[in-house]
Amino acid sequence: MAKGQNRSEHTHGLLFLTDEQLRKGIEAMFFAYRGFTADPDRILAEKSYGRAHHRALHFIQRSPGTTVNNLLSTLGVTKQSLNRVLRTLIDDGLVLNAVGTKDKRERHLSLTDAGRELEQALSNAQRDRMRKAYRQAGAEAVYGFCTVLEAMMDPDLKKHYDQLTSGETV
Amino acid sequence: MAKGQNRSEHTHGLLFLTDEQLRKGIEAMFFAYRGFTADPDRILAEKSYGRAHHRALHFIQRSPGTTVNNLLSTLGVTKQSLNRVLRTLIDDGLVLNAVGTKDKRERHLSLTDAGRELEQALSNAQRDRMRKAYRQAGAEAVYGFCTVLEAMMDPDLKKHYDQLTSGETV
DNA sequence: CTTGGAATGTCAACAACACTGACATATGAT
DNA sequence: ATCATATGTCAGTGTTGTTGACATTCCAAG
Repeated sequence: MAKGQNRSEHTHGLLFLTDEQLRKGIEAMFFAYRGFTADPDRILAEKSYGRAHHRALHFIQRSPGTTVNNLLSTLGVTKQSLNRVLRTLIDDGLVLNAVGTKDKRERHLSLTDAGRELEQALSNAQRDRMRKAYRQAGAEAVYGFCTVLEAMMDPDLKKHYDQLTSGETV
Repeated sequence: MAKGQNRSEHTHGLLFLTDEQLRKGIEAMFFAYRGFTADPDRILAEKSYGRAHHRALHFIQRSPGTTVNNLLSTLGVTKQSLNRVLRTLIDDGLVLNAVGTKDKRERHLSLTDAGRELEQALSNAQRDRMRKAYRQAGAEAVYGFCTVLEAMMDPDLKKHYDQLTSGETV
């Protein structure tokens, strides 16, 4: 009960947040997330990779030269779990593992050409669906979409998100 | 990002969407979904249940008396996978399994009082976060949020979604 | 220089949750 | 009687997560 938005503000017809409205959003998240992952999943299945591989490729592409620790906290998994995935990607020649120049304990991760190629294929598939959804929904809806999603994140995760989205203009 | 800043325009009647905007949405989905499941996950972990149990409880609560087959296609898993979850919920006295009156092959699923109680606890946790996000984002954003999510669903899944959201007003 | 801690890698065991395939049972429909 | 449907179950497998333990390498503080 923060601002006076509960009763009498008729901004856009959403006055109360009924359980039904909230439940609808919950179910929308559930069904949409399935669609969200469906296209990359098909590509991954062909190469006998999984979603974990996709996530690793995505965030390495996004922050080339990132360390294992950084990737770890972005993905929110244990190092053992990440290492298993990273191991296969390195062995398959999709990811490069370079010892740090400054701190030689650190390993800096980046994609090989083959890695970039797969990441692109996965990204394109996912972006295609996202693009269609965006166009179908319209610009205003897209803005609201991102706003709600951002408000839904845990603060710790949001830091990673903000870091990524701000870094891209640098 | 304010509305005026993004480059969403109507060029040739279509929204112009940069890869960065799309990538941002993809990452928002990833991070937000983690937040989305975080609160129920904590409750489930205490009772040594998993997300699959939550999903089953949710959709049984949503459509009391639903059949196994219907639940199967809503959840999009195999009957073996669902049965494992359903078995524990029935054995633990959270779900009722009633032989159909009309067609005795069917089993109609519903929640017991204990099942309703747990489902409520999970739902409340999830709705609390959703409510905060909604209020923080505003009514207009919520509308856009749902619109984009719906456009992101696979048509088959969207049928289940529509069926659920329409049924509640009847 | 030694020691402590941080970053990383690896091994082993385990659990949740999905899958496939095969088979059984009861029931409804033709 | 036969066939299809709805459900349940057993067995095996794979991905992805977890803990715990331990080794290695290296930076930094004493």
